[in-house]
Amino acid sequence: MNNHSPLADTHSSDAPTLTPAFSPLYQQIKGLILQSLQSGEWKPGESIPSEMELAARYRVSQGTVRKAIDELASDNLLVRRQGKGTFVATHAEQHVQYRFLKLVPDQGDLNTEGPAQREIVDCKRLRASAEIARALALRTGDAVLQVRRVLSFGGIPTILEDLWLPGGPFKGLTAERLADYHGPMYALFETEFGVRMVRADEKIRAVLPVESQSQLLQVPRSTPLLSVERVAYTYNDTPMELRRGFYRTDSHHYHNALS
Amino acid sequence: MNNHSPLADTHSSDAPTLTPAFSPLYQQIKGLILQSLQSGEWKPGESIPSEMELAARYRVSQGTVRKAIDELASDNLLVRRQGKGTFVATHAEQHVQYRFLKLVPDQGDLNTEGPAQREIVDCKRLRASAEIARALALRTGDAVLQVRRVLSFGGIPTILEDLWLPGGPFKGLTAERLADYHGPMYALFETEFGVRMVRADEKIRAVLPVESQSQLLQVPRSTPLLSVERVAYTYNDTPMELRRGFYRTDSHHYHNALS
DNA sequence: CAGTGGTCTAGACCACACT
DNA sequence: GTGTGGTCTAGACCACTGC
Repeated sequence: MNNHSPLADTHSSDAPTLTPAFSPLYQQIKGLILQSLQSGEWKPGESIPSEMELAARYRVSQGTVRKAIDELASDNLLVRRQGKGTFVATHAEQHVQYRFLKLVPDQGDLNTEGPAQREIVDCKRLRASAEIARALALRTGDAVLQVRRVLSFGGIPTILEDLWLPGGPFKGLTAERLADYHGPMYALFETEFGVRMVRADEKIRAVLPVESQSQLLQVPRSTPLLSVERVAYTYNDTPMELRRGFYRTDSHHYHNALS
Repeated sequence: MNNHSPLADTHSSDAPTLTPAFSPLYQQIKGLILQSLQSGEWKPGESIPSEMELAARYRVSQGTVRKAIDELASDNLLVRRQGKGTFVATHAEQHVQYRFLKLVPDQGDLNTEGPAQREIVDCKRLRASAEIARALALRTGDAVLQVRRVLSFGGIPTILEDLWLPGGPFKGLTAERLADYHGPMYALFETEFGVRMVRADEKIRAVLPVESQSQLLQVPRSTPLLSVERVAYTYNDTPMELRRGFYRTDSHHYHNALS
């Protein structure tokens, strides 16, 4: 901690740690901005105050605020637009729809292919199994919402997904609302439930479908599928969704850029 | 282009473009540093000149050099070490060995699992098919090197890989040198052939193995495998490797972090 | 035109590593 | 101590947007 920092000290004076937990000012500013994002002071799609305003508010220079915003923008939490301002990132109205969906057609791209057709197969409330509870940081038996849906491209069923959502934050979510909503599911989560998905982890395997899966995807039991298990997190690394996807990869593939 | 720029103008004066191709100073500096990396002026693992030296060399301020280096570091081309200097990134001796390998054990991590056992199954020179040539930006019939190898974890063959490398840059690569080398293959490419892989694209599918693949991986033909097709690029987006991997996912999974 | 983010500079000081 | 990268500041100016 710098002695000229205008912010509270991060370690008590009578118990100095060996690693003094030095944290640069801009990191602390980043934390404060994050708090405002979590608390909903600035909502997805809205603009946050200008750099000068934030600098005055936190009593630091514009450059320090800038570096904090830079990091939040590279984390995809904020979006800068020159001449207009800095905006809270959103899954809706964003040119990159389906930011977390990495399945792309072998030829062409998502634009040439057109939008997916969605069908909600099932949507019900139930009690979390030990496995689901662990993934969502709940307790076994807590209320969860389970959704099963099929995405089709050009009339061909391509993705079968099972989702589990914590019952509390998603109270009131029904099959109707899911079916009626046009746009990414994560956009609905933002606008209707105030839950913004920030990052996710995926575990990918190759599997053979069970009977119900082969029927819904209209493929033989012998057709290998990509199994994509995703845990999506909101602010503060809180898991808010477990999703098990089964992707047909006969005319699509999962694309990943390594760097 | 800024009028105070000490560098050459980027567009001719008699053919002004509608979008004047304004490029900030630090981007131009980034390009100059990139040139030095490509030309081999600074080799993988070595340190580059200090920020102050580079600022003097390019006649800009330290802050401008800093921003250029920041971007190159976030692209994984450079590594900053406080108090020591800035170093050219390398696939060798880097704590993240196998930076491009996303297959991880279901339990534990790469450290608990220990190193992989490698076996070179085949290594021969041949002429590029149209498909291979296209992927490597060569012409059909150009000389390429084809390698097949198996990676095992804990004695269990888990990865079968076919690689194609352009014959020119990799002249002199033999099965012996591959087998004798301990460490990541991309590290050998750096030290022996001056080829540094910078980024890669992967296309992932679920497939069933053909007979030869099922034998090498010791699984039945009915075991679905992850098919991972990778094109790896060196500086300047030049493709330098096509790799087709087949991963067993019964006790491992492909991990991907989305953000 | 005013307001926003984006770039560039110059200087001061801090944290870390080596000698 | 010296040299490195890392942080912070203050001010000037540029580029983009919308009134």
